[in-house]
Amino acid sequence: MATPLPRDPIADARLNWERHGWSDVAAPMAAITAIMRTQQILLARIEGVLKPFGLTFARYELLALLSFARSGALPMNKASALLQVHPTSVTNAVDRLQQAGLVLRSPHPTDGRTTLIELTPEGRTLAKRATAALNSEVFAQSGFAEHDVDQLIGILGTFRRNAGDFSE
Amino acid sequence: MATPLPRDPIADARLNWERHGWSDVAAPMAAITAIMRTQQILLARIEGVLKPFGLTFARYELLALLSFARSGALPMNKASALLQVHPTSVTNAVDRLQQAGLVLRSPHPTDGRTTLIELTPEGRTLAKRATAALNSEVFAQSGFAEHDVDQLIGILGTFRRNAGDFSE
DNA sequence: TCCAAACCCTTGGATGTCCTAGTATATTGC
DNA sequence: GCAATATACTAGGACATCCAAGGGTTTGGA
Repeated sequence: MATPLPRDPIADARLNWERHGWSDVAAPMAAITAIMRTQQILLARIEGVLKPFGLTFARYELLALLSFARSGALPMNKASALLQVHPTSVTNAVDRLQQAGLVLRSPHPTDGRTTLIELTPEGRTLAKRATAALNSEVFAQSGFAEHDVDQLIGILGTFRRNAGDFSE
Repeated sequence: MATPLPRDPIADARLNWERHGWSDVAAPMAAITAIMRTQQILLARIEGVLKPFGLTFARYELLALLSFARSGALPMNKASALLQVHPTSVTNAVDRLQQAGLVLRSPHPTDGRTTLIELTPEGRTLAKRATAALNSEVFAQSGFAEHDVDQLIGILGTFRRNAGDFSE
């Protein structure tokens, strides 16, 4: 981001909403807009850290997911469900990771429809290094106070449950 | 999203982080991941409401911004700064909005480098209708408790200021 | 048994975002 | 006044995401 703006554009938008008689929804509008912008900032930081590893966030997420799987392999549909992205996005990420030699596709032993994604040794190593970088350069300096982190986890957890992400 | 997962995937990721000895950054990691996922859910809802209007969120944001400008016109660089997106994204959005007859490009009266984006009457009308739809179908049913909305606005406002979005 | 319905993955198309350059216009400094 | 620098927008390319559609595999009910 170049120069900071003199005023918070989201607070201004909220004022505009109130001025137009939409006071009842101005606050949620501001909160939602703030979430969008915060995501954008965080994503940019993460991508910046991952770039030297030749990874994007989407590819990193898949690599990290595989590295936590007991066998180091997962069916594509499982990965799609856990990462909560469209199956085509997983196909895309696997294509590129495979081309980079970080994962392999292998047939499912009993279900001919299913493809397993498997971490290569190089993939496992890179996942470790990238995770260490993200931990120290992004998560350890998130810019959120400790108490705010807990608040966010609680508020967004409730939201995600209500949105149907998970049952428990 | 199809079926809810039996368990919260982000809580699981946090447990994995703790199991690997990264307890100190597990909470911020979970908070950041939750923000990413929440943004994805909200964006999908918004796009769903805007689709019948032939708008995407990016185009709507630009339309809404123009509708609040006194003159109904803004320089492209101003729009880029206020929406906090790359100038090329604004070019892209303006191209499509212009093709749909919702905005016009006009030369800046004194600065030959600058292009003004101007709302057409159709653009203004559509912005109003789309805003009404978003207000009633998304913002009025955000899924956040009133108290949580205030928490989010505060926490994310501080974050955005620290990230250099605005000074005040 | 067997065929229709369900499921899994991929391809192709549309959008949006960013980055890097390139062109045109303004501003600054000598 | 003129050259060097800065600013504004756009073109082209890389990625990611989603949707719609297609081809192969499994499952389940008639």
